[in-house]
Amino acid sequence: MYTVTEIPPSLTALTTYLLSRTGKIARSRIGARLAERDLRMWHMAVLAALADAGPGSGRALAATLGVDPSDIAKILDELTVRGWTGRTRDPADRRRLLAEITPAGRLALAALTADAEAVQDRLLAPLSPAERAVLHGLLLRVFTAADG
Amino acid sequence: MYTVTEIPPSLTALTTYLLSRTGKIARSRIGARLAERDLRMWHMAVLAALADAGPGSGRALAATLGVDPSDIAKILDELTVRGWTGRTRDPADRRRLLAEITPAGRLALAALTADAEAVQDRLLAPLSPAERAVLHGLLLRVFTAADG
DNA sequence: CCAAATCGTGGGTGTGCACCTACTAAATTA
DNA sequence: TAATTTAGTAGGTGCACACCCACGATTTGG
Repeated sequence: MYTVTEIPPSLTALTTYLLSRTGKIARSRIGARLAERDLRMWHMAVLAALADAGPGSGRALAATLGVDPSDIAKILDELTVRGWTGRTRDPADRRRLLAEITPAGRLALAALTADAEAVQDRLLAPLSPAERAVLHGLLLRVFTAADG
Repeated sequence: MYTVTEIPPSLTALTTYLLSRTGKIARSRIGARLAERDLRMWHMAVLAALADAGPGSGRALAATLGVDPSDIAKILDELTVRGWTGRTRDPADRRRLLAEITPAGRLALAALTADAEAVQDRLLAPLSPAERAVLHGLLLRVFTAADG
């Protein structure tokens, strides 16, 4: 737990430090919500990727999300057990399994997104809506530029 | 490694997600720098705490930083071996060991801070100085309010 | 002055994460 | 058709992190 009492100013003066700490808080809170449903971050990421970009092979998913292919396989397993994703052989290349999200999967993703937004509302409570938008925009630029 | 190619918009739409991911990137980059010196995040945090708030007992440090006391002991061990901290029995209560930062420790802390600032410059490169200040201010407010 | 609480510390545990290897099935190349 | 390459997957490793317990030394409260 992060019952932080009083942080050394030398550290809070570093944006990188704030980023790292606040990010960890965000991660742990969302993680806790997901854990209540016996899920982890990647389950949500995979669902989102399939919902946004349509069906794709495990290898493609792995490349997109920057995860090891063998780990994607495990995630897809667990999602398929829940009926949230399905796998069909690609008729063009029968080595490939095309993973796709099911209607139930979309429902689940919506629920997870709602969870994340609830966490977000609490975490960003000190900021006005306009400030939240600014924060979002800045983070988006930093994040998208931070590849490699 | 985080060779992220293309992130699902459903995820980047969540500020919490951006926070979590960007934070992780920041953490991993600073972590890599520290690892080059065979250190971890907490070494720097402890040095900063001692530099900012003056000598303190292990228990107090643990409470301040939100870390388990026994872990603080290990960190202080490693810092003391390097000559960056010293431990003296508190004459008032001889159970307590007052840890304090040495001049060499302050030098080391300065070097680590410079490292962190270098990482920060690269990470925040897409933002103007004014935008960086805004980001810092917003994060600081979110972070300080996010206790518990 | 004895019992209870407190401090530092050594050692160990569980968990999540990133990563790697080996193997099978299928396709591609020669 | 034989040899090579690629996809998916099972299983396992190493590591960092948070957490927890037990103990000796010391102080404090009754």
